[in-house]
Amino acid sequence: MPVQLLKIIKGKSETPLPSHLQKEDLKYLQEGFDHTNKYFQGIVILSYPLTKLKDGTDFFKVVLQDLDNSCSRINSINILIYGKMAEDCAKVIRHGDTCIVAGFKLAKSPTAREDGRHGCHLEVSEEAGSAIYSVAPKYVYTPLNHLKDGTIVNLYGIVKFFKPPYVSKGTDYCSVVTLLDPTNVKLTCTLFNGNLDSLPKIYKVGDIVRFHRIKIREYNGQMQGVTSVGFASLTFDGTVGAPVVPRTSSKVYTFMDEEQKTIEELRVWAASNLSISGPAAKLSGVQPMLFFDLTCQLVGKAKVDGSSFLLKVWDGTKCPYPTWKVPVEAKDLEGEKVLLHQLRILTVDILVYDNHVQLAKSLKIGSFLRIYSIHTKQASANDEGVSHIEFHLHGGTCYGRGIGVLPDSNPDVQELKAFLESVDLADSQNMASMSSMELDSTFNNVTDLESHLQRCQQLSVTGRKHFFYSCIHITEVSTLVCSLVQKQFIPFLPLQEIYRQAVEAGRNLLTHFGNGFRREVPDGGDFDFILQGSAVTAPNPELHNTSWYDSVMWTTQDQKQRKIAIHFVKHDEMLQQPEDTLLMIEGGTLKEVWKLTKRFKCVIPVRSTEHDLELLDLSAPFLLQGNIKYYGCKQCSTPKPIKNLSSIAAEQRPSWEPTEIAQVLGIEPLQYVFIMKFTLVDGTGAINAYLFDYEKFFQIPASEILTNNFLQQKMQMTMNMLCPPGRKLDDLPWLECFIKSYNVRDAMKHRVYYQIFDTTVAEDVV
DNA sequence: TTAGGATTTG
Repeated sequence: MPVQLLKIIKGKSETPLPSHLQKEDLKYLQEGFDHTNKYFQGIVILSYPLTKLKDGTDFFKVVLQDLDNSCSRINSINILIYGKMAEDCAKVIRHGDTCIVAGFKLAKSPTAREDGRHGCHLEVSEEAGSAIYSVAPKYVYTPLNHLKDGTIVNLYGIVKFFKPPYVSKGTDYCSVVTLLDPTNVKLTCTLFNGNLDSLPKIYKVGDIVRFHRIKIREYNGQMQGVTSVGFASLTFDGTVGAPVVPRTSSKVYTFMDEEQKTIEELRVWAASNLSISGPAAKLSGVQPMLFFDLTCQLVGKAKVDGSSFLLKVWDGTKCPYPTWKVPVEAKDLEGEKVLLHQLRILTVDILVYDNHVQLAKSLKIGSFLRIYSIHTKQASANDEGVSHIEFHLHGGTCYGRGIGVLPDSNPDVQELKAFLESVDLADSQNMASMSSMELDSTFNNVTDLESHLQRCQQLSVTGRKHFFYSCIHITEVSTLVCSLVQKQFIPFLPLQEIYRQAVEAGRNLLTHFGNGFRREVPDGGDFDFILQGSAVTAPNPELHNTSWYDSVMWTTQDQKQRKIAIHFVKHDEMLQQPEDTLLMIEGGTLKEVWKLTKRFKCVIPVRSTEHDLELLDLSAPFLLQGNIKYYGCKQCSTPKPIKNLSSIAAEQRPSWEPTEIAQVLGIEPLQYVFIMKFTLVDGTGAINAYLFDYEKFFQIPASEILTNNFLQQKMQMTMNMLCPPGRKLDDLPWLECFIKSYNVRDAMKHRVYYQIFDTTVAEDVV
């Protein structure tokens, strides 16, 4: 390999140079000497951009300084690199690196008189059989409490504040970043670069950065960091346990085990010593008169006037207030018209001003953005007495106000994408007709609940909101942890302080507690797969039209010629109204089954055997009613003949209750449960406590939340009420609850978990 | 050069 990156360990290169090479002193680099088997070593003090010569050959020039002759009048030499090697070197070689050049051709330097360097230069290329070893220096990182004016240093820091890159009034982009490290010293850095990509890719407070070659200056009596030649940065997610993958624009960087360890240590320190706000607000959680960061997708954009520009964005949730629509000419609106129309209920208009306009104009429709410090402004009521909420991104960069484009690989984007894909647009259209009163019903329910509860006399002395049930006594988290578990079994890393009662709503399980059986709710794909499998067997006509059901069968017109049979269960030898009817279907697709559930009371997917109809594999739902799929426990069910349904059909008024259907079919039904994780903190420690709720949580049925966008939003609002996002730990409401611990053992581990039980939540506003 | 953290007032 003509260019090698060597690591220095204790001052020596890790990979030894070929033994036939001998070091050549700068003064012996003269014409007429034999330089075969010689190498020259120097420090890179200057490098020029990679260029192309007239004939298309790549060309790269660096200047090396000979440290052994650093006091001499002439101590540096030009190195001219050609072809592929030029390209390779440009990627690897950085200011300050040690470079070893072998197999060079020596020639007179035409620029020696002007640049004051050595009278000769060295020419190298792959064709000439040259080799360059670039030895990355052993980086030393300076803690923030040891920074000195006028030095260029390498450092690590946790982002305490940042302004996403914005267009400065000069020629470059600018980004301001305030760092903190375990010495508890802050450093504000002002970074410039003409290339947006060369500035650190910081997406949120708490990210961790590594800066190389940052210049330290004193400004207003404080140390300040500024970009210097060769500045380079890596940025990492600051979350404990997240993969340690650097974000950087440079293709080559040093990153080894030692660095990985540093990042992990900083994450742990930050988790216990910094209060980092929770997840960014969603549109469903916005309030008038506040500033917030929004992660969203750009759906449309339009010019408004010289100093403002419109962005239409969505995050899949609905703003609970009427929002303003900025009037623009249809011809000025960029974006897919159909999508803009479909999403009109869920998109909001954000008007950006002044310095943000240029960046906003350049944004691509469909890209994922984080817009920092959006201002929600309540506009006064109009003639009809309806007030609305406006979204502004004012001019200036105070408080980090700005727009950042997030890459698709960003975990928040991945999460948002998955959520956006799950949004049922039909549902959102229906929501257009719902009033915000209905959306607020969660809160009304909480208020209603209060009258039914035994109220605790204890009032919060902090003046914060307080959620509680009737309390017996309060146990501090640290007492709980010490008394119930041995420390090494605490299933949780930084114990001192954690920011948020984390929520994992929507991660539902199906469960049957008889034998501890649990499984995750399958997605539609699993069901579809089973339906396709069962459709391979054609319906058996001998089983059609019995005393208790009427059958119809047809063949699809497509190439597959699929046979579909539907058996309508009769009551009193008569067919009932569709909304009271139970039917069984053979050979249907997922879509067809869903369609039937919209019109008929119950749908049971079945298949034919030689003698009887039977249920499909119990991985599929045994019954569909409305939006709800009912599943049976594979382990404990003993399916009975389908004709047992006729006993229900014979009842005076068949109710087709799922439990009754399950019973006659020998199915042990599985129950939907919420599993939610709350991180509870009381100043003495933190624990993760799980809440298992089998039916309803704040009037939200577990069985319906997966298919109902409205309920998902209601859940989000409830969670936002229990733990308002974006607040510091000290400002979060209190939650008092019963917690019990339980042990989970397997061959390798013994863990203790906590469960919230017997707790009713009420709100006390002090 | 630019900005140098510390909300606009449209």
